[in-house]
Amino acid sequence: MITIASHRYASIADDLRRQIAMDLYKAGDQLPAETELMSVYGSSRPTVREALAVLENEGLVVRLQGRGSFVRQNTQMIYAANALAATAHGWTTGDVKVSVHRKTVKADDRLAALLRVAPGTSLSEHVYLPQDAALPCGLARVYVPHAIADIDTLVGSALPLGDDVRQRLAELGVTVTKVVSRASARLPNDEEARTLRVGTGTAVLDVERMSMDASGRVVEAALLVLPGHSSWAVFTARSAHREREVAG
Amino acid sequence: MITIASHRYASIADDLRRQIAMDLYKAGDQLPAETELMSVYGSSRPTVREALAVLENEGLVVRLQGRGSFVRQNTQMIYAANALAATAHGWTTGDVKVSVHRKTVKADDRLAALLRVAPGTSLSEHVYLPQDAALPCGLARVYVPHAIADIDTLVGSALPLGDDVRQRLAELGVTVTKVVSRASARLPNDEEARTLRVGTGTAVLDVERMSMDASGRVVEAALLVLPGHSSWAVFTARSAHREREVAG
DNA sequence: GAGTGGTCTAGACCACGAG
DNA sequence: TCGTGGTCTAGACCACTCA
Repeated sequence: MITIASHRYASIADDLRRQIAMDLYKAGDQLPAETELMSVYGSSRPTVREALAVLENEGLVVRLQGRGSFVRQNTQMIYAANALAATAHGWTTGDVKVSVHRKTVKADDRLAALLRVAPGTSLSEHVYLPQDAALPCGLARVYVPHAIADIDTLVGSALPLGDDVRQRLAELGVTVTKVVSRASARLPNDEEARTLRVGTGTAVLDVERMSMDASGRVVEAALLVLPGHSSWAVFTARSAHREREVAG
Repeated sequence: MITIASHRYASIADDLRRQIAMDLYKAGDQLPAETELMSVYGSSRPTVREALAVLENEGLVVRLQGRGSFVRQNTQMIYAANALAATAHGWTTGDVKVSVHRKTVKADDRLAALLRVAPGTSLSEHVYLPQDAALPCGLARVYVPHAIADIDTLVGSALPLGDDVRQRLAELGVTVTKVVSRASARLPNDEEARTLRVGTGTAVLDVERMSMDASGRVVEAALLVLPGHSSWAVFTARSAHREREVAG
């Protein structure tokens, strides 16, 4: 993790990182204000801010407008798997609080492609937001066409990334037999950055998920946004000996 | 995609994005220099640079030191799947040129955990680098313990993300039956940014892969780094009806 | 050498949160 | 009201690329 700091901001980041690692600043502690760091390191504010941005991207620091910069409470990884039992991997679902908002929306182009329906089709949308200010957290939007089922709100059993919707589907007799997930990396938009409490320059993991039943219909789709510094999306594949189909 | 530009840099980015979308600047064209954009938009250089950074993160623009900013040639998505036949998904492997470098390394802590071997264990490392300056590209490092097999270099049949190593393993009688992949999002280090030809503020997809045989041994592991704006990692899961194990 | 992007300085004003 | 981080300005010097 030790790198040669060829830039001013990198050496400041290295020094702050070292101090955090040595517990000079503990989890939850407030770091000195940017103006103070300017005088401490003899650098200008953009340089100090760039150093803090590095630490924020690593998940070591949270910056809150009007309040200050703080050492991050919890650097634990969270998991989202594409298995049907997504949350079984490493989450303790009991103590993760999310809020669920349900409404009916019309499919835009992206959702239409994902769900393989015509644009404008009626969908039920469940939005899962981190409720507790404590980390870790993720943002989930889960869609089910009205033609498949009419999912009611499930506040009591809400799971952090919306897996209760698929549980409810199973109870309604809709069986998911195949799940295709796509993961990519990008920067969050302003709304996502606010919701996830990360900076706009922090990488997030963007996951699109499609759940299909035996007939090939897409019965559920989800858009997940997870903070990159505290999230791994875990996938498991078991093989049917298909290696040779890409040979020479 | 149209957003209300509440910030100066965002409105500049919106305007440039619109011009690119209207083909006023075509793929490969050089954008005006930052100093010229300053006078065009009446903004300072940091603001103009922030606008260009937004477009770079979207994969619309490439910035090259000493040369200029250019409209990106190819915005096509590339795919990396955790299926054994990873490249069968969407790549035309024939026209993607990579260079392969092979050497023997000792397992560091990260590799030791990934391969489930003791730190210091001898591994063969294959590094796959984008050879052609054309996009898209990815960075792959593939590891096989010497105790599993002695993989030779396979320049002729090199696949962009190192899947030829697993093909070679199969030919040597080592059969992969299970693949576990972890994907996360982060910013690249300086070396990765250079290799992938992306800015240091551009999100990259970080994939760790473990391949196991029937006995549970990890026979291969890979570290992949893909530019977020042009990469989706695709995963498929077929279900065995395990939904209820996470029910409240 | 000319032109480009990469980094840095030294300020300014604004938006937000808390007392 | 005050301190905080968020944004922006107007410069400066350096590293790199190419003619």
